[in-house]
Amino acid sequence: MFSASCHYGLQAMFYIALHSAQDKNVELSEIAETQNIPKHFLSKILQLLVKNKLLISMRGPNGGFRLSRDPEKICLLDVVEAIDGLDIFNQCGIGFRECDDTSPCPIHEEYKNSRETVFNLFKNKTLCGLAGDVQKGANIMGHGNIMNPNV
Amino acid sequence: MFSASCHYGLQAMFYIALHSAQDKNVELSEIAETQNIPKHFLSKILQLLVKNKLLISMRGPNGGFRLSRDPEKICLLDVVEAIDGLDIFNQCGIGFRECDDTSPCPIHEEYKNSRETVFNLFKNKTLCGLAGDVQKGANIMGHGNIMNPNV
DNA sequence: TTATATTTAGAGTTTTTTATCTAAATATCT
DNA sequence: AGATATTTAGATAAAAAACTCTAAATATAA
Repeated sequence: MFSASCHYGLQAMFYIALHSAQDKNVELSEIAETQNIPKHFLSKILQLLVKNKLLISMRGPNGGFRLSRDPEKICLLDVVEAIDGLDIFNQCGIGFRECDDTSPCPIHEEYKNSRETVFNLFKNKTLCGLAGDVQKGANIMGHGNIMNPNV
Repeated sequence: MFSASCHYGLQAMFYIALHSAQDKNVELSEIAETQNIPKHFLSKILQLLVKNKLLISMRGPNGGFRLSRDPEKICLLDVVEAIDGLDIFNQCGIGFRECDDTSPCPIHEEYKNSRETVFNLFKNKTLCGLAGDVQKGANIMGHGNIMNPNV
C-alpha cells in the first residue's frame, strides 16, 4: 500500500512520540537501531518530515528529533502525505485514468468506499492513540515493554 | 496500491473479456494501442498471465489472446495474485513485520478490516461482473460505447 | 578553543520496476 | 514452399526506489 520510506517514517514517528520527553531529543541512531531501519536512509526521511514541519531537529550533542507539536495533533495521514503524498487515495483500483463517478470502472464505488475507510483511519488516528491497540499486545515497537524499550 | 504492471494486467484482462469471441483472439497490438500500454511491456505481462493459466495464446496470423476459461470464473484477485502476489493483503499498514493479532500495531484491527474488504471485493468480482457499474457510465474501456469499442 | 556528537547535504551504488528493441519460433495463407 | 503475421524470448536501457558513504555544518562541553 505505502512505500518502504513511508513505513519507515510512520515507525519513526511512533518511536519518537513514545521516547521523547520535554528535555530529551531522540537520536537518529537510536531509532535506526531499534527499528531496524538503515540509518542514512532514515536520515533522509526524517529530514523530509522536518521540512514538512512534523518534526523539529537539533544538531550537536544532546541533539536529535522531537515532535513539532503534541502527538494528538499529528495524525498518521500527515506522515503519509509528507512522504508518499495522497495520490493513492484518489486512484482507480484497476488503474484507469479516466475512472470517475460519471465514468466508473467495474469496482469504482466499492473500491472508493474502501479507500475512504483507510483514509479516515489514517486521518483520525494520531500518534497519541497508541494506547488502545498496543497496550493489550506486548511489544510492537521493539525490544521489551512497549512503554519501556530498555526492558 | 498495486503496481503499474498489475493495473496493466487487469485492464488487458477486461479488454480481452469484452473483445474476444469464440473464434476470435485479441491481438497484443490492439490491447496496447486502445489501452495505452507500452506494447512490449504488456507482452511480458500477458506471458505471465498465460503461465498462470488465466490466458491462452496463439501465434501466427489470427493469433492473439483469449481467456482460458469463462469470464465469470476468473476473478480480479486471480490477476493480482499472478502479477503482484498476495503479500499486500497480509502486510501491516505501518510496516511492522512483527505486527499480528497477538502483537498488534496501533491500527491493526481496523486496517485488517479494510484490507479484507478489498480482498473480498477482488475475490468476488469477476471479469463478467462488468455490467453493473460500467453500463451506467459510458466508456471506461476506451473509445466508443463500452460494449462496442468501434463506435 | 578544541574535541566530540549530532544532524544536514550531496554524491554515488544497488536493486527493482518500467520500458524498448531485436531476433527467434510458430502458425496461417497463398 | 514462401511470405506474412503473430507471440515468445532475451538483451538492453531508463527511471525510480532503496540504500550507502563521506564530508560539512552546528551545537555542546571540557
